[in-house]
Amino acid sequence: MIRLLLADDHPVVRAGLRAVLETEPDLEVVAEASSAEEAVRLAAEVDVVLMDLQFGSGMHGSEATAEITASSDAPKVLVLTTYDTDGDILAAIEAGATGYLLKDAPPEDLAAAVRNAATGQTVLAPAVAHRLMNRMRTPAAALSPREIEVLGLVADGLSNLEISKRLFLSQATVKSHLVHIYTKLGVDSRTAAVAAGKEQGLIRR
Amino acid sequence: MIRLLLADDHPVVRAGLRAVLETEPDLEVVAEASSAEEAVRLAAEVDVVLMDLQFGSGMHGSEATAEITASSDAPKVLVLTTYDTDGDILAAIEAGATGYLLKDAPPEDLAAAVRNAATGQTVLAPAVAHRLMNRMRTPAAALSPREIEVLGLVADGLSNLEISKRLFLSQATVKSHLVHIYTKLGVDSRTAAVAAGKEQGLIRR
DNA sequence: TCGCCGCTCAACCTTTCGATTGATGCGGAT
DNA sequence: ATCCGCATCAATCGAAAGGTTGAGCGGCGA
Repeated sequence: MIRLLLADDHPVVRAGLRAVLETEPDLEVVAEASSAEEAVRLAAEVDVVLMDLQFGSGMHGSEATAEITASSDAPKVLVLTTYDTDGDILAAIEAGATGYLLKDAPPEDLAAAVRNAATGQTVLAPAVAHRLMNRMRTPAAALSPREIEVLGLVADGLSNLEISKRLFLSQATVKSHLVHIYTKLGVDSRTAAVAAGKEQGLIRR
Repeated sequence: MIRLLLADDHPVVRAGLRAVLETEPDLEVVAEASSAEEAVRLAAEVDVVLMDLQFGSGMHGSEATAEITASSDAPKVLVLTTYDTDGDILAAIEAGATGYLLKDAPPEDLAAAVRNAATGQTVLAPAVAHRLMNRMRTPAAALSPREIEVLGLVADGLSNLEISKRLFLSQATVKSHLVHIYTKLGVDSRTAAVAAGKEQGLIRR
């Protein structure tokens, strides 16, 4: 019998997962959490955690995943979310998630994924696997710390002049950083850079 | 007996709604739709449609809502989504939705909302009602639908030229919208407008 | 009916941004 | 010891964005 914890801030989603998974004789939902903090507390009791990423407030799902997988003899964490953006996927994998599924997955796949995860097998939704392949093929746009700092200020709406003052630089240096950012991200404007940076999880979302 | 149609592209969510609503003796889920187009086809058969806004591909939930409410003797449409951004809310209301709920709503509220909607009463989630009140109270940050649309494209990193092509406008019109957006938001650049727009929930974060 | 507001467009001007070229110093990797 | 990436700065030029003024049209409410 595989014991499950459902971590999602939407009661409707928890009810749906429960309905879908409890038709399986070898799966048992033994706990539900409506926040990431609660999920961390309850994780020790189960074999597999179904973890959402976005909670209304408080801890993020990937943080909770990292805390759960940090302990020895930790349960497997299966991330189950709506989005398949690069940033989310990478954060979840780095946090030690065993798998990454999307909520539009058919119920059959869900049960199968839980069983695979319980044995430690990595399980990825097709769309997620596709993204990861793309990322391998296209070397990640690794911005330097300074460049990320500049991009963050751009995302806050600051002009080059304002950024230069904030960071005690000349405008020339700010522009220089921006040129590098644009080439690395494959864009040609500050707004596009912000959009791309968010997409790839380079700046806070 | 109130007959319901569940329109959501996530099987898990549909299962959850079914589980939650079928415990109520006076509610009956008679159909499910996994796309907006399907929802439009099936809408005639029911009293209330529970409509998601984001579908994986194809028609948007607000478009489907508009089509459904256009016919005489139309069922009530209750929008049930994850987001409470001004853009989504305005679009849904203009499309003729009877109510706007968020998926993190407790199950009890859900059943009550459906009953109210069936009698034609407007039902709003507290967070949504709050946003609408703010809009009334602070006309400063009340962007028009068109302006929100433009701001959304700016946030995606498009240039004025690209936006003009996308919306079949001249660049002059796009600039005109942007000037209005800047004054309403109290900023003076596109990136700052995007930051402010996100801050105030005018566009999806 | 009149006026307001949203949406559309034009012309003009100023400022900012983006692109290019080139240079310096520092620190880690080879 | 040398090379390369990172961070810093300068000068220049064309392109894009921002600001202003003005104007026409359609809908909606007073």
